[in-house]
Amino acid sequence: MTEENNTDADFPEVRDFIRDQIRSDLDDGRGEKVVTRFPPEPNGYLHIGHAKSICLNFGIASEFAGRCNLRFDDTNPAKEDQEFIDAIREDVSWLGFDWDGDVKYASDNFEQLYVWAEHLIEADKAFVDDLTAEEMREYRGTLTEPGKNSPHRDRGVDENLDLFRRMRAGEFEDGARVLRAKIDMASGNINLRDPVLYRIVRASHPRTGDNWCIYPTYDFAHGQTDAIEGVTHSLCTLEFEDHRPLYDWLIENLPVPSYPKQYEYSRLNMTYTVLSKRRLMQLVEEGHVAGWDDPRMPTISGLRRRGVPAASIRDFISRLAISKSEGTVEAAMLEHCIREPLNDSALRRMAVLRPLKVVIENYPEGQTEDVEATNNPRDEAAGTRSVPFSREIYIERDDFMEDPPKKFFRLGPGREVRLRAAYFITCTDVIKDDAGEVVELRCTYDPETRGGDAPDGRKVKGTLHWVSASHAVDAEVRLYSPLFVVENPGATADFLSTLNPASLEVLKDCKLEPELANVAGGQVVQFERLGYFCTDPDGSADTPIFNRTLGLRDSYAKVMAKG
RNA sequence: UGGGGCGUAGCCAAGUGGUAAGGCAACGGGUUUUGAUCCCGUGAUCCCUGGUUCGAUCCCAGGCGCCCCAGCCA
Repeated sequence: MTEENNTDADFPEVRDFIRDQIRSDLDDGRGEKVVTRFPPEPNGYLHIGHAKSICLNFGIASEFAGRCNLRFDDTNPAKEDQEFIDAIREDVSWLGFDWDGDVKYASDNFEQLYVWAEHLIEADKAFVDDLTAEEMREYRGTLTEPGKNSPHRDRGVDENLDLFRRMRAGEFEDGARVLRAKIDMASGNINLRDPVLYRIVRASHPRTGDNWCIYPTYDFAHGQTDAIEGVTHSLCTLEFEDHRPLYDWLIENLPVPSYPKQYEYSRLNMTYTVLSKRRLMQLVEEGHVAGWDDPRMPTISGLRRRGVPAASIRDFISRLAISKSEGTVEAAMLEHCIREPLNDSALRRMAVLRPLKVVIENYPEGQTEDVEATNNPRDEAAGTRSVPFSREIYIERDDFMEDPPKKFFRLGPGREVRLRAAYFITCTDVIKDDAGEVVELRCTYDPETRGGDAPDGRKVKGTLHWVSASHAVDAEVRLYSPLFVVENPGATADFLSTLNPASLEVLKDCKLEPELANVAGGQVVQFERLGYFCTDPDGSADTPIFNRTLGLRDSYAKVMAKG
């Protein structure tokens, strides 16, 4: 963030085991400045789980007056793409963070990493192996049995150097040889059983093109790149905990310019979605969603398109706390963080999603009047607006029941309700089509109730939203529900079988109050009684398309569910 | 008898020797021209069993449960 550092008592310091560690490092005089980095691999779009890492790394840099790099971990050209680099940059910026200086890439250091690889060979701490992938797996042993040394492990330094240089020169086929660290094939930690440092991959790299045919592995690139960038605290998720001894081994055995330390915390899991790039990729590639930015996706771009404010994501992450215990956060937590700022800021508007025509029989034909409606009851400064009212209006089909139960506060035959900011109306007649479906309501209004209050003090239980038929703007509205029907789809053998078939509902015949024709892209408004909505780029000036960001809390639905 | 982690309310968690913060959810109640918002209220023998101690969620020992690692992915 570009905000001031939180030295003020108004900003209680954030506490977790990583920040505590940093404080103690700073107190011990181990480095005077904190440097972190957010290191995505450009092989997919960022999702809400990455937001945790982004907020952590950039947040810490800001809190401790340090700096944070955006660094692409682009060491595997077979999977990476410029599209992802561009999307990731945009998402980090949109979330509200500024990286230090230029965007960094692990590939910026390919030459230096190569030199260090030779350094390791010269120190007899790395060797070129000719084993095939399958053979290597056999030699590696198992979780409970030690591995065996490769037959090529004792090649001389000169031969290794020669072979490695020829690997770089492109003399060998992909996969024919690798460079391995010489550590301990009997280690209980499999990452220390002579891990691969370089492999031959002939794939065009988004940054370095075809300059290289050998690429460093994550393990060889990450820590050393941290060291080059002066990263002091290299924060990553728990699955890398086992790699830390290797991370440290490389730092100790190479003439690196600084000594970064790795710390691990638990990754974010959330209910009713998946947060693995592999699965998200599958959803996109197999067409289960419309793309990485489909509003049902837990991606940053999907959330953005759905209308979720960046501040909501930051707030959500800030409520999570950093720990080492793995858990799954309920989606309701995120939803709360979405509603909170929107409730304060979103302008109230009226939109009828499933229209039912209402004719107000005692209202003069051809007459139109403007009623004044509050833009935001939470913010008087938001003012009011005029909404046209006339003899024929639309109300929500759900707001009428021919034979309503006792707890139904809305319209029914003979019942009186309030039309928000307008008048009380009473249903006098129900018109049906041949199939018996209600197609129109006949009502009367009480002219004395203009504005929504009765001079005689009588009360109504229900207030309905409405739109004047002749003034209505036609629109498409897309309602989104969770993508999956089970809390933890990732735990299912075939997670696709748990996809929610009703995750997207498209309503084409929606009626909006005229003011809704002027909603700017990126602006979120509240459709009263329904939820928060924003325009979708698929829409046009003629027929806007609105995405439902999130529904309002609905305690009536709970009452109904209970019966 | 592989290695590395984690176990505090439905969920996320703070506390780490003095007798259990906070948020989300849920459930009551009040206000209300959004059944929204807002306001008030309600929840824990801290995985188990021993031990040390005046006293243990916190220390020690032994269990149990869950997660990660056998890619030339990150």
